[in-house]
Amino acid sequence: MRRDSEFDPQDFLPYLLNQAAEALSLEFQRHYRGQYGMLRTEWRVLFHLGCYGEMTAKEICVRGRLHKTKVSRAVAALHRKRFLTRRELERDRRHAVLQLTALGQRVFADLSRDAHAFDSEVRAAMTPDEATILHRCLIRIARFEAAQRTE
Amino acid sequence: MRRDSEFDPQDFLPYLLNQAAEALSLEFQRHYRGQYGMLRTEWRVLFHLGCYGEMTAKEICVRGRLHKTKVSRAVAALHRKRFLTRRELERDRRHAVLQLTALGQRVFADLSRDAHAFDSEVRAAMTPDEATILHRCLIRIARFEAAQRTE
DNA sequence: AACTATTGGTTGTAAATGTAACTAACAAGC
DNA sequence: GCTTGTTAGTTACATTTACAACCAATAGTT
Repeated sequence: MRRDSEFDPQDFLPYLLNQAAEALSLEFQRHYRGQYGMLRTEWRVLFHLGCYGEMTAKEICVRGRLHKTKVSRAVAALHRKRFLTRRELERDRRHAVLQLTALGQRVFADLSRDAHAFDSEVRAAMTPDEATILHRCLIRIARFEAAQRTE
Repeated sequence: MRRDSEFDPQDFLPYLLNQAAEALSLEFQRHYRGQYGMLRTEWRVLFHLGCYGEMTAKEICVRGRLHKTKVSRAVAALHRKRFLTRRELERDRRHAVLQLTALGQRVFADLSRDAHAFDSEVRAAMTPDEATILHRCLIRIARFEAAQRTE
């Protein structure tokens, strides 16, 4: 597996994880980028709003572990594309609730279908048990020492 | 687990994988960035040269699935830092064999130790069986449809 | 030898990202 | 009411990356 004093990049988890993540992200971005000219963070914000319904930018930051500037720019882009609307809360005008428009929902439905298919395709490369364990490990790793970055 | 028509971002593999990868990369970059002012690609190039010995930039591209411009700039940076030397082949002067200097090797040894410790720390969050399966799945995913990007 | 194609590698420029500083709205203490 | 602190979100600027064009060396073809 691994020598004692030195080791192979393939055995170094951050490295391997990165390659796997890159491979999938690059492959899937063809869908949202090619068809709708969206960037990764835009797709993620849309994904969140589509899955969970309306929420504020802050909530997206926390749920998605994304920095607020990234979310801010993605929201602005999605707004320009008429994929979402922002509605200020009267009781606290700092917050703006974001909500997909009908157009945004159609785009989400479309990409969601692609995502589902893509996910199944990847999962087909492993047994159900493997998929379960992979999922569990990734959740654990994602939670690992990641508190300070979400702002 | 997952609803039928829509699903949770947490269940979408590219997404989850990305979060896990980000968490680890951000955590580990403190080592090479903080101590040696290196960028991610620089660290990777150093890692490759340290693990496998001397090789050309092209070989690093293929092994590490990195684009040649990224490697080119990382190599230039490492050269400025006196971490490696470039030696042209006489028989084909397009190639330049890259090799760590004594300084580069010390840096590699240091970071390699950190990497090892970090890796163990992450692995401690799972059983040996889980780690094996995780590794297997990630290798498989990394290979997934990733041929066209390595140039 | 001359002509084209390919390959290893670099550079220029535009797009994307991270970091910090900023604004505006609210909350708490006095 | 005024000062101080906190929070949601934006903007400005510097750093990093992606993409395409490019150069120089070699290989292949005629």
